[in-house]
Amino acid sequence: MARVTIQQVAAAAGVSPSSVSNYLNGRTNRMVPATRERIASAIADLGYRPNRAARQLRTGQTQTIGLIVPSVGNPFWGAFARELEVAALAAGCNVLLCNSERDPERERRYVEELWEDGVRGVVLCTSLPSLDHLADLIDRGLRLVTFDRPAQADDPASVVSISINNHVGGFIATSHLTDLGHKKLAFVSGSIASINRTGRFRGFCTALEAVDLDPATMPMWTGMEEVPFGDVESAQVGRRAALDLFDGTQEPPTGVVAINDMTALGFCRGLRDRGLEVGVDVSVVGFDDIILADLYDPPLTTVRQPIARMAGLAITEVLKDPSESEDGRSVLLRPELVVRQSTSAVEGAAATESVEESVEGKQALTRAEQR
Amino acid sequence: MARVTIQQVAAAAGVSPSSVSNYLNGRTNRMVPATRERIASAIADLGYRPNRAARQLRTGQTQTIGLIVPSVGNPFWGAFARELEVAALAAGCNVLLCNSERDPERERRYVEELWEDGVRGVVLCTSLPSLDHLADLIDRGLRLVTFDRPAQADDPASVVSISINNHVGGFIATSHLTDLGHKKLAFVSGSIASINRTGRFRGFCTALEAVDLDPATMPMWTGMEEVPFGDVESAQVGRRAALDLFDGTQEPPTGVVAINDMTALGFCRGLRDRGLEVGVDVSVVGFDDIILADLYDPPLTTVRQPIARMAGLAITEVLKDPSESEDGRSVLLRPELVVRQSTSAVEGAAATESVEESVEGKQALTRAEQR
DNA sequence: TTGGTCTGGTGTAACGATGCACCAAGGTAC
DNA sequence: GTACCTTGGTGCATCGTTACACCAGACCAA
Repeated sequence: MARVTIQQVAAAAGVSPSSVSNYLNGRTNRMVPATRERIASAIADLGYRPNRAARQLRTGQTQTIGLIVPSVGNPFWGAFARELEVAALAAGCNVLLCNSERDPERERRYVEELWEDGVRGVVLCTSLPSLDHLADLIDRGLRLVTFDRPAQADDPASVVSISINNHVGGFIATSHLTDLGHKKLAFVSGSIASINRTGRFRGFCTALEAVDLDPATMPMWTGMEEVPFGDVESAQVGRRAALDLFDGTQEPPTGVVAINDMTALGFCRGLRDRGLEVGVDVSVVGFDDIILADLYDPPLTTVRQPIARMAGLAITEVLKDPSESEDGRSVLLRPELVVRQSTSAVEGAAATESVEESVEGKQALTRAEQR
Repeated sequence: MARVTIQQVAAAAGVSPSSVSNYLNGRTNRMVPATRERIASAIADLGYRPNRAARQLRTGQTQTIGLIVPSVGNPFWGAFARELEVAALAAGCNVLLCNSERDPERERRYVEELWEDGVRGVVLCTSLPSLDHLADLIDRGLRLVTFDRPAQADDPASVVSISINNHVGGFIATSHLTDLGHKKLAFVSGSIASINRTGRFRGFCTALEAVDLDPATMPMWTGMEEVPFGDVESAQVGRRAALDLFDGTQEPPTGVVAINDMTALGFCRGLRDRGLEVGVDVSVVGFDDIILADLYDPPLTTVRQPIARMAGLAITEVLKDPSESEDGRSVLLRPELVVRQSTSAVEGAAATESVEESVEGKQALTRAEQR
């Protein structure tokens, strides 16, 4: 109960509180080794732990990092939150968790509150095209790292973004299907009013064009605009898409690229409702590689995001002194295709050269990488 | 940037900082309405927000609640974390997220750190049979609510536990299978050195005995002791169990109760590896009702935990003044069976009376409820 | 000797909110 | 008129840490 204060440590070590403070904050260069020793052992003996509140009151800084995700209920965000906590812990920080539910208003409120609480920085997982609603806070010095949202042209200069290259991701997912001989492909997502969705969709188109297919002729599904966001709902989006695309009124796709694994799994569920077999009747590629992708029946082919690495990057960037950080730094990682059993060659198709290996494909991919 | 302080508000309202403080802390009874008004509008005009650090330094209290889960990477804990955050938000609190990875040492370190940071209380999701490693902190006044861990006889008096009745849960899961005519049942879990596991297993046994089956004659699986904990691994546990139970060396079960949904899904994956069909060749019941249970192919029959309600309870308990809270309060909620398609009647079995409806079953269930 | 520089420290005023102890003014009882 | 409440509100020390400004003493060069 009785807290040990810096004064008690100072008394025990026979120095002034200032010296203990200097020691604690690494200003140890102007200090004779013997003094350093005495302070160190006094701290150990008394079991002293600095009082965070006092420290924060003085410095205006915490060791807390704010994390805003759409919803930790979504396994992808849950996994990311865990990785971020691991990385933060290694850097001596804590993570304050906030679920935005993809509501820009909540997002704004949370960021504001975190800022007022003096967090070191905020890792914001959002897919809103604009950061205007946060512009004033960023101006006032908020350290913001966005995740899963590539930098946009008009983003404030100090914002760092960490993301996979969605264009490339969409491309390799789609090329995998065209390699397997699929010619009728659909891209399934709820709304494409988000950054990563547009990127992935562009990759989808690029891949089709690389094998002379016209995106415009592909089966389209643009339903459920009434539920533009929401994560738990993304599975419902997939399911609904499957039911609609296979309702017999149009020529259905043989291959599908889903915006994320939850949507892909929902889509698989919808296929099953229609009596179709995933990986046999229809090939499905997901996105994210959540833990359940591998567990599913059949295991889901998907595009993996290297979340552990991305979480580590997010932490180092968020803790970086603004002065030593190049402005507008945008990290774009290359995603990786994980082939499992939800995709297979279209019946009777000759094995084709991998698009990714072909000349046109390589050119298209290179162009995608550069965006 | 420039923070508005209580002094500025006081100046604007023409009162002393003390009065503003009194206003802020509800000591409004000794204050003439006009004064109250002036303070209120000064706060609004200046956009004043109290400084948390200063307040905490003075009072030693935060509005932060610590949440320790095994791992938010597990969809069940992710979903719970989200619900808890919703409930905390409604109570004006924030949630600090910690992943214990089921390591008692980390658990201890986190609780200690949270306590030192002055959190209002800690919601600890653990399944350790003992809280000894936290005893001294609890003695010193830590407000602790455990989740998913029914109260134990020798728990410190001030600890509140919120959990489902695992015995009942195990019972209804198992009875569902015996109702369907299954007579060879297995209980699958990694290690049973955790509280909820023993409870669920007891329910499994009670249900078997209620229909005159002997738990001792059931196919057993007790492998992977080397991985006693870990959440991502629980799927691996299930998968391994399926591979082992169906390796041809013993008479395999026709129905399985898994310790949780992740294990159940892993088990389904293992069945598939063995060429068996879930819900046809083998019936599987999970536990938790994570979002993926409904998405799986086939959708998983499972025992639902009412996490939203439990999260709400956890928050009210954790914020309750220790003086007005009965000691040792233990909330035991009744779980609910959700029947989907991973379970079906055993071939050729006559429809039997539901055990739960039978006299013996009712008696057994009543006994289970009372523990 | 004087002045200057370096080394190894220390004194002290904040940071912003809190809440106890106190007080002035007005009312009331006898 | 005095003693005593009550009402409405204020003064001020305090929480624990920080970091700037300062200082004493040693050392050295001219």
